[in-house]
Amino acid sequence: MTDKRGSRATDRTEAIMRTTLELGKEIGYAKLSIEAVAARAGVGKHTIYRRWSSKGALFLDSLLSLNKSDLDYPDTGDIVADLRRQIHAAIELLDRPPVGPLYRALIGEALLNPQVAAALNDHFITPQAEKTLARLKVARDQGQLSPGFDLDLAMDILSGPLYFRALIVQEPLTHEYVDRVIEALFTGMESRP
Amino acid sequence: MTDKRGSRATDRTEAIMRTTLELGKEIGYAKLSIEAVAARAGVGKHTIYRRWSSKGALFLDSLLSLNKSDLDYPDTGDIVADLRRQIHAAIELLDRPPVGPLYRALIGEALLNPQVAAALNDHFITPQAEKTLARLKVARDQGQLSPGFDLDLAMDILSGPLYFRALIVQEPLTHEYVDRVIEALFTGMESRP
Amino acid sequence: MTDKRGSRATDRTEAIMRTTLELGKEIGYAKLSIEAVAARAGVGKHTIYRRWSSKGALFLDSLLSLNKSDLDYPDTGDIVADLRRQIHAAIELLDRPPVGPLYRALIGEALLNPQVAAALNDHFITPQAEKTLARLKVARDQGQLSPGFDLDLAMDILSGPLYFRALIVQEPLTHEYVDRVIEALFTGMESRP
Amino acid sequence: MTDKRGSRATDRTEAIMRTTLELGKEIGYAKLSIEAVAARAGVGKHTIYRRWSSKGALFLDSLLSLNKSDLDYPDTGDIVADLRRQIHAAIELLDRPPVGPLYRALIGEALLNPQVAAALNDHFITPQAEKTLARLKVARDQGQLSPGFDLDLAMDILSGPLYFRALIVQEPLTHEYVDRVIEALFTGMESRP
DNA sequence: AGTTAAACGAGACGGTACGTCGAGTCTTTGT
DNA sequence: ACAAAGACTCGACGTACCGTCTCGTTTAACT
Repeated sequence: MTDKRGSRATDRTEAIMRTTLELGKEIGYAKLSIEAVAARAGVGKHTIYRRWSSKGALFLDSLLSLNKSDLDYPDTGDIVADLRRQIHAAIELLDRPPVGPLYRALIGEALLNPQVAAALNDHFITPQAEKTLARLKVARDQGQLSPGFDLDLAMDILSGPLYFRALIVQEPLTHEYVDRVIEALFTGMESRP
Repeated sequence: MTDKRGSRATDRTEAIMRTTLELGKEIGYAKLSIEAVAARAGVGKHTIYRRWSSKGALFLDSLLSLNKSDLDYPDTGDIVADLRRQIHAAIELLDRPPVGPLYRALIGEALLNPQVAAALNDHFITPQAEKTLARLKVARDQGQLSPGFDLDLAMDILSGPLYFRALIVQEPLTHEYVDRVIEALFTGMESRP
Repeated sequence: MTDKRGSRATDRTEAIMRTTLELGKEIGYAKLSIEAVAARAGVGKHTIYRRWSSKGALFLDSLLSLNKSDLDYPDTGDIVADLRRQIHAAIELLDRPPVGPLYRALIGEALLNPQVAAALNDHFITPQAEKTLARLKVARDQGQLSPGFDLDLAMDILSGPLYFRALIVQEPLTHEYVDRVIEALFTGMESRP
Repeated sequence: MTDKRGSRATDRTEAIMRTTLELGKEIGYAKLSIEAVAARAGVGKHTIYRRWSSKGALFLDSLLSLNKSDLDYPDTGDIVADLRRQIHAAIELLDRPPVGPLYRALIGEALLNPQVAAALNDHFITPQAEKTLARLKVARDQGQLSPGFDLDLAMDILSGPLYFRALIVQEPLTHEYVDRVIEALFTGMESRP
């Protein structure tokens, strides 16, 4: 009746991903080894390799399994308020322990392994970007943004500085900082060129 | 007169860094091994470990040895023109082969190894940022920017989107894109909040 | 039927020991390295370390694997003849190439490594000594030796001078010399104290 | 007047040998390294290599520097008594700490390194053997031993069992055991062949 | 006394091997 | 049939010494 093979497989898959995150939190991604995950999960290494092609792929899946799309956009009709709400939620999830350090490491892995980069983009970055773009497009269509508003660039200006501070400068992101970015985007920098 | 010991040591140091970059270009940072660098450079492993504490540290120094600060700011009196010139030069150097892939990998390593992150910040990111800030400050003092202009945020908005596209979305940076970012910073996004 | 795991493991074990002896004969024990044995045998170093704790232990086992107990005692009823036969066989095996130099080196290793010494005693020296003692005891019980005959000392007088010449003075052992030792033991030195 | 160069050189030489023995006692010969001796003695490695060609050679000299020929034979006219006295002294020196373990290790090294073996023979084994032979010869000439007494064999029977027990069986030598060997040599084994 | 040459400490250097670890593959056994 | 268990080859890790080789710096012998 029930697909026992499937359910058993699912069990292992989840157990492995759970262990991966557990170990990742304990010792960090850099020191994580498939060997150790297998041992801790009580699973043969084969069983891991059968499902994932590399440590990065396993790690990506493990991390994504956490984020059951908590980062969806609300639509209250107020684009600024909606963006604020979503981005505040995003930094809360992605820049704070326990996920923060792991997400940082995942991006590090992606920069060293193109396959992980592609998968990360396909399964997380692009979908999220598209949600943002879609919300912005709605706002533009509703006249909250001018017709010539550059959605892609806006998206990058919303994300870029945050990633830059989180990954490159490595300072914790604050809600105040997010607000400054959003304000700059919508009300300008008071420049006088 | 000359410090012969020093010059000998310098020889090795440079030979090792040269070999590191060479091998890095050939096989990529991820597959690089200290063993291979030592062999190719005709040098004992100890001689490498004596100078650098990890593969990342060696790689960082090797890459920085290339950038004989070509990224200094001009000061023509026109802040926008000067920023354009510098940022165009920067993406030309840092986002194109041969340095581009290596720089990406270096940041990847930094995300996995806090020591490398700290060194990268100290020796490259922060000094570069400070040059940008200094140039912006001059412009503000000269009245080219309004007194309330947020220099730090401007810096992040200039860098963030570029890093975001280069590292996360992994699309090649174009001069046209740089110009759009600069324009958005100084003339606004035409938003209508 | 057959223990397949065992047979595979046995294959490697024997291949490693064979290679060890081969290399030992070529370059000598002192220059032997586990690295070289592994490479020559087409085996990972781990596979050697899994089985033996040190170069000495590997070497001991390798050498003992040769001696398919050819050194058993005959019992013709004539104790002198039997000892002669066995000891002549022993020096032929242990003091001549190819085993001679390796056996000498093994004892050298045993003198530097107590674990090897213990293993050598347990697996070779003591068993051989006990065979000799047993044969002597039979002879004494049969009245071929006087009741007060000191078996242990006899054992040492049979072995000691041979080891002394072989290891310390480092002269090749001859059958004539063996006969002089045996004769001295049984018929005395013609001393006149 | 005094050879000052010589005296300085002698100082170093002695300091190095002293340190060698000191370290040898602490960590054992097997773990001894020229590097460590140099460091401990506050001496450059060159200064050691200038004097000795190998660790074994250094160790041999260091050990021999201790034995300012305390093992000379007395000649009281009683060959048995004189042998006893000398051999008892020998085992006391060579089989007991602190020299015992080092002497054992030296012989181990000699078995692995022919140059050390040759030097050990030339500088210690052979001279000692000749003293024994000389003393025995005097006894034979004086008629204390029969004219056909085999001096070389006697020498081996006096030494062999002791070395055998000390090196191979690795049991501590006792004076009682020495006496049994001497008695066996001179009064026979009470065999009845 | 000043010069010169050897010996020296210090330690960098190219090597070789160590013993360990993990990757990814392959085999055996159990269920 | 599939999975745990783990043995296997391979490659690299970071360390320790080897014996050689500069480097200045004593030191003492000979101008």
